[in-house]
This record gives sequence, C-alpha cells and structure tokens, in this order.
Amino acid sequence: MSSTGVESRAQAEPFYLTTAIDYTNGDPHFGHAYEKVTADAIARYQRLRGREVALVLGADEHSYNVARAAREAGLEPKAYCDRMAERFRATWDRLGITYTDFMQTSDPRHEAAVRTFVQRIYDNGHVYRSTYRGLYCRSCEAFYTERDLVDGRCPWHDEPVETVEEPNWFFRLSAFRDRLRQHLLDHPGFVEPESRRNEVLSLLQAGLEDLSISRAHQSWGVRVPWDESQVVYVWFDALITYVSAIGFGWDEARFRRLWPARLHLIGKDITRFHAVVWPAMLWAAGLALPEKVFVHGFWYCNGQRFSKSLGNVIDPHDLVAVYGRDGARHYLVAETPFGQDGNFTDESIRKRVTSDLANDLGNLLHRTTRMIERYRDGRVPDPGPGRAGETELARLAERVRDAYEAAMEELRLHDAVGEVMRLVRRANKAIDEWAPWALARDPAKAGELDRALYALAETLRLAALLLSPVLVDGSPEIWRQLGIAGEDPPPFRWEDAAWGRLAPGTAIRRGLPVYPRLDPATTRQLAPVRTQSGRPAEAAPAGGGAERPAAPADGAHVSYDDFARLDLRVGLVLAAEAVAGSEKLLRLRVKVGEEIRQIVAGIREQYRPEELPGRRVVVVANLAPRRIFGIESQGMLLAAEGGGRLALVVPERDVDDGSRVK
RNA sequence: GGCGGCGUAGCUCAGUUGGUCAGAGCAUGCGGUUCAUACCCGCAGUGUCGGUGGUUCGAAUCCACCCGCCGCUACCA
Repeated sequence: MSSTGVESRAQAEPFYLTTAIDYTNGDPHFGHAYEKVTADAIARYQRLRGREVALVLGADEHSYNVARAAREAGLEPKAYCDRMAERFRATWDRLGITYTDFMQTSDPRHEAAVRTFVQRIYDNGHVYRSTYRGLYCRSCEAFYTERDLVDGRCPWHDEPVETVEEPNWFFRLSAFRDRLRQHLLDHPGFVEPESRRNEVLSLLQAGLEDLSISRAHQSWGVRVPWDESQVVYVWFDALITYVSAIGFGWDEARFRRLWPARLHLIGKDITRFHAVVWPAMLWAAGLALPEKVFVHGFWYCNGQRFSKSLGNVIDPHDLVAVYGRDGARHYLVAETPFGQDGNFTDESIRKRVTSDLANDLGNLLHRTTRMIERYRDGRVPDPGPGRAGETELARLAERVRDAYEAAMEELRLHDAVGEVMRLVRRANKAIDEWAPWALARDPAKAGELDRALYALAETLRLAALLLSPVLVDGSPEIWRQLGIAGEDPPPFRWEDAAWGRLAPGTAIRRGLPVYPRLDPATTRQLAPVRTQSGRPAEAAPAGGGAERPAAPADGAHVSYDDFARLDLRVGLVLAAEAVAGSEKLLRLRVKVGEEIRQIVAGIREQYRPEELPGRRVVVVANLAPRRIFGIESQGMLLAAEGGGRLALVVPERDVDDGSRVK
C-alpha cells in the first residue's frame, strides 16, 4: 500500500477539497476552526503525497443576516463583507490554514459564475415558474419559516409576519431522487460517515420536493439572469462557491483541472444541502459529482452547546494564544474520532497537549539530542551497514507509516496521529531498554550505542514528517534540531517516509524544548464550567459540609430534584383553532401568568376548539420548544389517557394562571 | 411512532468475517531509571463486555426480546 504502482496515477491527479463557507455576520469561532484545521491537515497530507492541492474556504454573504449586520455596523453590505472576510482570513492564517482560495459570494467572479450556473440549469429545462408561499416580514424584506419565528413574530423586529405569495423560480429537485438514490447505493463512500449516508437514504425514501431557488423583493444577492426582478436563493448561491472558487465561469482551464472535488467537508447541520441539493444541481448543470461529502461532528463545551448566551464561546485566537498553534491543531485532530462529536474542556486540551506533545514527543527529541551531544559529540552516529533496519523500532516505524497512510486516506485523522504517537511512546520505552548511558560506559558496546542513537533520531525524523500536516511549527523545528540539511522549512515528502534516510554524521542542533510543558498555574481557562445561569460555578466549599448529595436514582424512581426541574403551571386557554391539514392537532394560545404561549396539542379528537377558551389547563412551561406540523409549540398540556379517551388535567378550583403546580 | 446507531475498566474509547477478545490511552497506587521538559519506564488493578433467553463444542462478537442513550424523521402525551 505504501509506495508503488497505483501511486503514479494518484499523484498526477490534483486533490481539490472544500470546507463549508461561513456566514460572516459574526466572528469565527471554535466550530469553524475545527473544520478548517482538519481540512488543512488533509490538504497538507495530500501535498506530502506530492499531489497538487486546492483547498477552498469562503464566506457566505448573500444572506439577510449579513445585510442586517452590515446595516447595524453602518456599512454598505459589500464593505462590511470585505471587512469580515479579512477577520476570517486572519484567523485562518493564525491557525496555519494553507488555503489556496478564499471565495466571497459577493465577489464579482462568483456572481458571474452563479449566473452562468443557473442559466445553464434553466436552459437544460430544470427550472420552472411557480408560486412560493411563505411568511414574510416587511421590515426585514425577508421570508422566514415557522421555526424562525419567535412567538409567531419576526425574530428581529418583533412584528407579525404575513403569509405572502410570490412568483418564484423552482428547481426540479424531485426529478433527481431516483438517480441520487442509485448514486448513493453505487458509491458507499459518497456520504460519510455511514450513519449520515443512511440518513440521506431514508430522507430520499421519504421523497423530495422541488426547491424555490429565487426570491423577489430582495436586493442583496445575485440577480436571476432571465428575471432581473429576482435574486438567487442564498443556499443555491452559496453551494456554487465550490465551483466558482476554482474558476467555473472565469477560468475554465483551472476548473477543468480541479473539478470534480475529491472532498467536501461539512458540519452535520448542512448534510441535506450537500448530499441532496448540491448533487442534483450539478447534474442539472451537466457537471460531475464530487467524490465524497464528509460530515464532521460538532463540538460541545463541558457537555453543552457553545452559545453566546451561556458565555462559553471560544475564540480561536485564544486557543492559539494559550496552547500554541500546534497545541490547538493537535487537540482538534487527535482528541476525537473524525466524524464524531467532541467535547471541549480545559482539562482535556491541557492533558492532550501536555502528554502527547510535551512529555512524549518534545521530551523524546530533547533527550535524544542531548545524548547524541553527550555521547557522540553532537553527530548522528553511523548505525553500520545493513543494521539500521534490524531494530524493532525500525520495523515498527514502517508499520506505523503504513497504518498512518491507510488512516489518512480513509480520513481517520485521529487514528493516523494516534499511530505516530504509538511510535513515539515506543521510542521512549526503547531508551529505557537500551540504557544508552550504560552502553556509553562500555567501549565494547560502542556499536550498540551507535545503532540506538541512530534509531532514536531516525524515529524522530519520521514522526515529525508524518505529523507535519498537524504540527506545522514543531515538525520543521524537529528537523532543524536534528540538523537535517536543506530548505527551511523543509519540503516534507512522502518518499522520505522510509527508514534510514537520515544521514550519519549529521550535526544535530539541540535547542529549547519544542513543546514546553504548560504551567498549570498560568494557563488561562478558556471554558470554565458554568452553571445554567451562565455564571462560573462556585468552587466546592471547603470542608464539604454544604454539599448536597444526589438522591439515589434507581430505575424505578427519579429524585426529587429531577421532579423539581419541571416547571408546571396553570394556564388559561385564550384561543384554540384546528391546525390546517391535521386531524388531531389544535393550536392554542394559552396565558401563563405574564406570558402568552402558543401550544400545539393533539387533543382535537376529544375536544372541539370552541369549548376550550376560558378553561384552565396545566402546562409544562419549561419544555424545550418544538416544531409540530410546522408550528412552534412552546409547552405541553397535561392530559390523562386511558380507555382510548383523553382527559385534560385541570385545577379542581379556580387559581390564577401562572400558578405553580407541584 | 418510523428508520439508523450506540451501550466494553473511574473517564474516553479499540475490539474486521464467533475460538490468546477481555484490550489501549488518560486518571489512580506502588516500584525503577537518569539521557530528559518533576520527564520516561515497569507493575497492579478492578470490568457479570446494558439485561434476559437462544444458536454453537465455543459469543463482547450471531439471533430474539427487554432496558437505557443518541441521530434523522414524524399529526406529540
């Protein structure tokens, strides 16, 4: 698998990968950084393999939120976008992301590409005119879904929205269902991980609806070429970045060389657009499909979502400031299997960086260079003819290289790094076994000592090379300290990932530890554990007297505390109406103290809408809002069910609405 | 409710097609070493491999049912 045959073809083919393009109505955060770092590690690995790599990043700007943020900042949209794009690029530069292109959707080249693209699918007969119905806010000049609304009102203006119909252009997405399904069956690797692919398949099973791809009444966006009164729907616009960034519509030669992409890296929230809509778009435009859509996981923070209201967002710049560029990158790649969710904690990153980079890798370099200095006058000894490959370390190194290669090709980034760390740990152990300090005292063991020191230096050279896609600062530094001649920074090449390439006689240049241990006393906490109120948790009181022991929770009982988490309230039904198109659902407006909630309840078979207003009910007031039948339900009614009948639970005598139910 | 997935040492997880599969890393305890960044190395562990049945000479690994968790989806108490 390592170095023959198939290679020549692969090397000739460029490797084009993309990350999601980001909304730039706020600064880049941890999740953005994760995606870019993993993409960059893949890109650097492919370059290591000698392939031409295009790594595209970008900014998704034609959304209403961006236009609004611009207005709030007092800037023209384009000026605002350009400024934000700079902030994003600065962050990616800080993280060492080696992107080749950064496409803003407001870039004239992109806008031209979008027009070319949609014109093409129009000419190919995949677009038709129909009516779009949606909820429209006049102030925003934008449509919203039921899910976006807050209390049925515009999330930005707190104004009622109105149902508006407008003529739009529709894309025949449904026509591609069977073909897409077949493609997924024929190409198991088209969507990964497999669980995501299964989701897409079941989605297709459920059926597809055509997609409105234009909007009237909007000025911020790309004009539909054959209908200047409309702009292209923002998602359609955004996806086209993947081709516009590499020249579609403005540099055909480059586009033809790089397309189709080998990999789209995305988060799990946008799977549908990339695994369903995008392939259909490409087919409609007569273009080839990308080889793979890889869905990475989300990061949590102390088990909770990153969110501004919790105050636990992490600025990538802080991550770099505290843990270093390599520390941040290593943590992001090595901590969690690629494709799974991760959980950021200050403790986990400190441990990961300290044990892997400082204690294992950094210290191995330090002790190795120190011994070469001390025992061999600072020159890498000659292991002697034919002996270098005989040591266990040498054999392991080549096995690790092959396992690393397999892992990287399959995007098991975390396994790939883990393999190299295994080698590093084995080298540390080998030092103990060989005890070079003992060999040094016995002139008869000079050959053994030579071989030992050579093997250690060579292991470090290889480990640094294999880790170079992640440890972008440390890998070159390790080579520098090993005294490897050549360009600085070194052009890491896969051909050098073979045992024995380190030239005997090389003068090492020991330096300061590449990865100093973090000082726990001064390491800044990036994500202190917080209480639900958003305040940092109090430290446990000394003496421990005030600790409240958790009630035992056997299978049959919940603790009182668990029960107390429910906020049950008396509510007064103000209005009730049947949910159109539904048999069982009623949409209620319920007054609970000061607030009025919209609650969807499945009680229509037992209660007629007109008999409900004025009645008191019991409401679960702190239930997370859910969308039911397209309508947000902000709570739940308590009802008893039995004998096929449903009975609302009501207070036995009159109490004020808003009263607590215990 | 439907579909998919998961439940293995304190924690995070590996465990291809059933037979050294009961493991790794981290954390803990004890010991060793000195080349080293209070580092590294060794030893010790604990596990009813979610539960119950079944197939088999033999199952963490296959089947059934049950419990719990997660994802997508759904006319949701």
